Amino acid sequence: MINRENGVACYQQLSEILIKQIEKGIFKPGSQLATEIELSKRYRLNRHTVRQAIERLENEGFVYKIKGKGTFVASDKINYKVSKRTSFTTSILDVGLNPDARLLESYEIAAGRELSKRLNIQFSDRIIVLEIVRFVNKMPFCHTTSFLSKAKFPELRSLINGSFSLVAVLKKHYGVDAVRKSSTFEVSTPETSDMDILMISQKVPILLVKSISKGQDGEVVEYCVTKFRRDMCSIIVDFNGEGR
Amino acid sequence: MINRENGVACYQQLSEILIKQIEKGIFKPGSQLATEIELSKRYRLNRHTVRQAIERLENEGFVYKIKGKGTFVASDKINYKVSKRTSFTTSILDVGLNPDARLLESYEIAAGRELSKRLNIQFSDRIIVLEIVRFVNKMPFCHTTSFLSKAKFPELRSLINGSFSLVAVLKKHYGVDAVRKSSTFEVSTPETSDMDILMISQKVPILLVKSISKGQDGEVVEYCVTKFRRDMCSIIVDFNGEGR
DNA sequence: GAGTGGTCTAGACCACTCA
DNA sequence: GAGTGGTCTAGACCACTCC
Repeated sequence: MINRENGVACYQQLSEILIKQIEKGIFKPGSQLATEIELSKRYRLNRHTVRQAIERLENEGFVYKIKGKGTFVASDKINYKVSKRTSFTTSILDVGLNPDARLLESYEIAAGRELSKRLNIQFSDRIIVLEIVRFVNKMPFCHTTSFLSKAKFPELRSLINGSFSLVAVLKKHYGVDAVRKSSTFEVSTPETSDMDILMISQKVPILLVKSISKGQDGEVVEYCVTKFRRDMCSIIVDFNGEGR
Repeated sequence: MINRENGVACYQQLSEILIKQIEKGIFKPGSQLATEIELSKRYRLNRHTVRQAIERLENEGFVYKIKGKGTFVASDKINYKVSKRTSFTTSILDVGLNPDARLLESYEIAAGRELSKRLNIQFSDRIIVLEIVRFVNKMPFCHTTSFLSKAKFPELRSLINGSFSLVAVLKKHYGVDAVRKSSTFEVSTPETSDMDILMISQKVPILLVKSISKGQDGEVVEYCVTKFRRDMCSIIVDFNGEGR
C-alpha cells in the first residue's frame, strides 16, 4: 500500500488513502476510524507516522478525536449563511437541521481601549458581555461573545434570559433594528476555554468572525466575536440578501 | 523556564513563551527564530517536542519555515477588504502596500456537472479558466482560479494578457459590469501545487473563498476560487460598501 | 561540508473512557 | 484493567541551502 521509494512521505500517502476511503463513504459520519495501532500494523508504519497522517485529516476536518475513545469520521459541513440580517436559528432551520443555544454567562466590564473604539463609546463606559454557545443537532457549533453598551441597553442582561435571539430582544424592548455592517474573517486556534466549549483539540483551526452591527440611526449596536468549529461549517456570505 | 509538574504540556508552554516573545516585538518580522536544536538545548527539551511547539506557531501564523534555511517571524496580517465591488489592487493600495499579479496560465475545459451548475450553462459548454497569483510586497498572497463561459467571452484569453483586472476587461470589451453576489468561506489545507505557488507547507491552513459574480442582467459572469495564505491576512467583509 | 528543517522509527509513560 | 489517544525522549537519515 505505502510506496517507500517514490519520494512521497509515508504519512502523506496514508492520509490520502484514508481521505479517499472517507470520501467514498466507506465510513459513515460518526463511525470510528481504525485505531492508531491498528493502522500502524496494517500499513507497517510507526504509530507516530500514523499520527501525522491522522493529524492532517483532523486539520482538514475529515475526522475528530475524543480522548480515551478514538478517532471518528466527521459529518459533512454545514452551509451556514450570513447576510446583513441573519439569525442563527433560521439559517440552520433552512438547511434542515436542529438549532439550539445556551447562554453561558453574562457579565459587565469597563470598555477599555479596544472595545470603546469598536462600540464608539467612552473608555470608562460599562459594557454588557454575553457569552452564548450555539448547537446544531446537539453538537457545539459556535461560541459567540457579544459586547453592547450598558448605557444603551441597561436591562439587557435580565431581558436576554431565556431568549437567545438578541436581535429580537433589541427590537422588542429598545426598538432597535440591528443590521450587520461588516465581518472580519480569520483563521485561528482555540483558547483553552474554547476547547472545552466547542469540544475540540487545540490543534484544530477555528474560523474567527468579528462582526459589527448598527441600528437604524447608524450607531454601533453590537460588536461580537464568533468562533466556529472549522470542521463543521462553510460560511456563505450573501452580499445582497436581506435574509431574515 | 518549563514547568514539568503543572500538568501543562511542555510544547504548550514553549509555544506560549515564544508567542509572548514575538508579540513583545523581541523578534522583528522576517528575522530568524532560534533553530530547533538551539531551542531544544536552551529549554532542555527533545527536538521533537520543540517541533510540536513551533508547529503551533506556524498554524497560528506567527512564523513560517523555509526548508534548509530556518524558521522566520511572520509579518503582521494584512486587512484585506471585500465588498460587492472589490479590486485586489485598490484594496491593497488602501492599506499602503504594494500589489502585484501574475497570470500563471489560461486554458479551456468542458464545464462538467459542478461548474455548469455554478455558471448556469450547459454541461458540455466550454469554460475559460484563468489562474492568477497575486503578490503583496513581492510575497505571494493568494491564488485565484476563475471560471467564465467561453460562449460569453470568446476572446477573453487574449484580452486578459498583460492586464490583471478581469473586471476592467469585462467592462471594456464586453460591457459587463461584474458585481460579487456571494462568497463562501472555508478553512482548508493547500494542495501540492498551491504549496509551491504560495510558498507554504502543507500543514499551514489556508482560507478558501469561493465567489460568484453577476452582471447587470443578473446572469452569472464568473465563478472563482481564491486561496489566501492564512498567515498573511484577515478578510473583512463589508455588507454595505460599494467599494471600487 | 556544515547547518537547517522534514521524516521515520522505537519505546516509554500518561490520562481518559468504558466495561 | 484493557484500550484509546496525548506527550516525551532518543536516535537516525534525508533533502535542501549556503558558503
